[in-house]
Amino acid sequence: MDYNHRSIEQKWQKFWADNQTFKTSESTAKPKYYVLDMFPYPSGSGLHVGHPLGYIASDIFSRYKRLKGFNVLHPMGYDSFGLPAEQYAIQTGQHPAITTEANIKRYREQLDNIGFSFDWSREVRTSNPSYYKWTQWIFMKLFDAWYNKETDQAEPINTLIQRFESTGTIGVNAVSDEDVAVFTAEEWKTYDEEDQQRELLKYRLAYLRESTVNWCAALGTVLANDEVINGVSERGGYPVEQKKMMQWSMRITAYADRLLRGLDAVDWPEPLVEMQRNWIGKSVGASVKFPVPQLDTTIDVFTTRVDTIFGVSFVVLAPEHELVKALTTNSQYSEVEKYIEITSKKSELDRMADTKTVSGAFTGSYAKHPLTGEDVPIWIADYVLAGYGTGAVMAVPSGDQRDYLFAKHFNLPIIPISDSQNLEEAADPNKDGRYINSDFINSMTYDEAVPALIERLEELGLGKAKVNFRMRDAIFGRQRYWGEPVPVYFKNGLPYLIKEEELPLLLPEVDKYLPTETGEPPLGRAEGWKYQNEYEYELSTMPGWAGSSWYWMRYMDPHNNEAFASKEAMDYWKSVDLYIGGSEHATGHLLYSRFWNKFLKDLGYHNEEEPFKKLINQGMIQGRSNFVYRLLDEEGKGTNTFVSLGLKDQYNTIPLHVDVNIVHNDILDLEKFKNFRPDFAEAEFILENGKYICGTEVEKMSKSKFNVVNPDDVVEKYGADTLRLYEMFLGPLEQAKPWNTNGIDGVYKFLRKLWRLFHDAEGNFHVSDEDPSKAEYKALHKIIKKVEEDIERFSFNTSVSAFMICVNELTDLKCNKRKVLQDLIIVLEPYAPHITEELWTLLGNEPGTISYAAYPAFNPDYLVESEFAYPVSVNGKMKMNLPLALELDQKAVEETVLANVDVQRYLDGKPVKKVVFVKGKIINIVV
RNA sequence: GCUCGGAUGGUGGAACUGGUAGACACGCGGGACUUAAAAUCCCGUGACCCCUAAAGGUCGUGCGGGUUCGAUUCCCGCUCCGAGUACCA
Repeated sequence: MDYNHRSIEQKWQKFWADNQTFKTSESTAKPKYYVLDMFPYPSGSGLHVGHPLGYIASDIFSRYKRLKGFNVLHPMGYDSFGLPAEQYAIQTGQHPAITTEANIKRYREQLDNIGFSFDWSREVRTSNPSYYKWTQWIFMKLFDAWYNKETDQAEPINTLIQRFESTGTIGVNAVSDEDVAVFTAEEWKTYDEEDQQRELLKYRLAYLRESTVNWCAALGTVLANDEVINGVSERGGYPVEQKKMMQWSMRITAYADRLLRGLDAVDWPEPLVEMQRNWIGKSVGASVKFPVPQLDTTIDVFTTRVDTIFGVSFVVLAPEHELVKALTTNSQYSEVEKYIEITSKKSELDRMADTKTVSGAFTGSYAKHPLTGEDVPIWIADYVLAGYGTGAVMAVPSGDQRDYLFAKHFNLPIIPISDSQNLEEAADPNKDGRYINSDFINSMTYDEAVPALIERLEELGLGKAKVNFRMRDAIFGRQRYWGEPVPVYFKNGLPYLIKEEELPLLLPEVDKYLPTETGEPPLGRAEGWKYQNEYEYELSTMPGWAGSSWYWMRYMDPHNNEAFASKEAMDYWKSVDLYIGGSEHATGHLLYSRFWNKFLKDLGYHNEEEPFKKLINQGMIQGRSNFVYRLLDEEGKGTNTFVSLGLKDQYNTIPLHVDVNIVHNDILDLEKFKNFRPDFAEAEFILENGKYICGTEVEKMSKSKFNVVNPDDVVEKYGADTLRLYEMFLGPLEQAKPWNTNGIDGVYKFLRKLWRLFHDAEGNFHVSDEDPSKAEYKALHKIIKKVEEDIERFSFNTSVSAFMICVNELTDLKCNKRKVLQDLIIVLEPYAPHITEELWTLLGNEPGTISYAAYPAFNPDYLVESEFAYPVSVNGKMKMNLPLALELDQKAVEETVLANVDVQRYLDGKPVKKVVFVKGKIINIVV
């Protein structure tokens, strides 16, 4: 019997499930290794062929690590709260839990088909109350915590209250809202309960505050910054506007510096690290105050170029800046008013698109230059963003291009400040020269000027060195149903936590999944849903990223009811050693997870500063669409005749997407095509060489383009082992690539060849107990060495090629030796677990034990070259085979070379100038 | 605009610290087996020249330079493609 992937794979998948072969425990002397996949959101359309790419890679690595003697944690679960199930619920009325459950079932079947070695006993689902109980619990800890800048870590809020009670705000160095009060201990004690709570809210790491949020009307909810891409929502692409609302936020900015520093300690792809750095956006500079005597206040600006301060010729405020109203003089009132109105009408998108037009308005007021005391005009302009820094800038036209254009447009002075500046056409921000027109820093260099200026500004109390971050606090509430309820109730408008023992706060039933008539979130519809039948619960739910920001810790101890994970489990598994997933989570999930991880560490729940030590981004698998070309008649209407790709230019045709599943190697299956759509039943074809060749294009994989390939279909036709090998064979893991099955036959052929090598014509398993020959050992040890090297550097595609070479060599040698097969099975098992498991038991081994076999040791002796001849170039160009022993000195080489007839053809009797040795071999001869 | 990737045959891709470029696979061409097909196996396959016998030669990793005995690999300058980000002061 030939290689029958269906029966083999079903048999072993059932065996692994029945015997819990991959169940992991902590009680072992083996070293641990934690391999994690980004868990999927179970969508209604199931897995397509792109999804398993990363899972296959992680599974190969997990199986390899097990063979190498590690106790491997390799779990899987579902990020099962999310928008699509809720949108579906709105349309159909079906509870999202039911939809989600059905989708998970389908996902599980599809995953099982591929033969992953997940420990399913540790499965988590973020929408399970037993899971979100702990998401809510972590929220409570965040609510009950503040960030102490002295110790550079989060602490329970009690320690802050104690300090307020003993010394007030004196000496408290905390991350907080800007508008915190300054008080003594006595004053604190005179505050009533509500005032105290109101004040504490400004310090809590999970806090409620009126803030400007990204409001997406179409989705009926607010979105975090990372969920807004180019001014539209990441999901659905709906417009997003800025709106002021009372909102839950997470004080992630408290961790900005630690999140930045931690990036040096992780082994992540450089582009991803770069994305997080940019997102955090640390700028080192100074804050400078420009006094405004008539209002008895100052305009605070942030600058990274305090050295250019003597080049300031005006100050610009964002149109939304709070001082704009007060600063506008009567004569400028209408102009400013008009400008504000125009800019406020511009959407985020317009404002981003239109960066060339210079616009602004003069307020009519002047500020004092902090060092020269001169009057500096105050303008407003929309190129200054209210949300970054202080919403005001000092404008230096000679050093900043935007200021330069603004100055040119409005005829404001451009003051050169350095002897190296060239200001004829543009601003010149170089730091190379020495300063001019700059008072006491004249003739200084950049490095001398900055400290001198900071010192002077500090003396005057008008400025100081400052670090600014681009990252904002993360909006945490969503006006949605299908998410974790926030475990908070309101008393006199102030938020209070429910008691820990009242967790989980279950998601209540509602009649519809839409906002209430009064515009409240869907939870407002839940009847009688009140804390102690009296107090209103928080009606928004947590965002999608809440449940995914700690799930890797739950896998360590998934059934614990006393803690999110026991200390023992966390001490054992520590952090994730290898994390594989897409780069689209760079500024979302991966940042939030690091934040929560650091927070939980601060409170002493575990000891790991970073959650994911090594991370690999698998590339996206794109769709590869196929096209047929429909012949058009004279009126330009589609006929029922289709022209093959090579001939289409001779006719008038239009391309049509055709289902990739009825095309093989770009050749259309004509019968299946006739069944593809009813109107194609009578289709006729203009063929080339008797075949219909389809056109192709790489596009996103989507239903509408008929280019979605379901892994189940591939498994059915070729088997899971072929799918696994082929997805790896397709190219480097990290590279984006289109899915095509053009080469899958080659991989399938390899498995059949392997199978046949150890089966006779009747299909009986047959091995020889003879000792392998030198050549057979060489073939075997080449693959042992190669696969180990490849897996360690995540180069899975080259391993697949190496396996093919190995089996070809063994086939040529007619090698069916037991000793060869035994080791080959172990090396191949991570890639093709089913066929290897079958052969393993045919060899007489206990089923399900390959994972616990020892990885075969590579023996370099088998790879020693026996031939003496090896290629040598002359003058780096010509090549010849030089039969030489190793370790000759130059003179001996020269003599040997001169005596060699083969060499003489090239050398033409010329003397040897130089001989280049590499690793004891002659590589090149210079004459 | 800025940041980071990438460019190798008809195709996907190999070449790990500079050392026989094109491994492996697909596709294509030819052949064997077969009544035939499928399956399987064998040979050829970067371009060009010469030969049409063994063999041999020239060019060739996006473009132009450089370093080196030797460059797909390192350096400088460009072109094109992809990703991220975007008035961040």
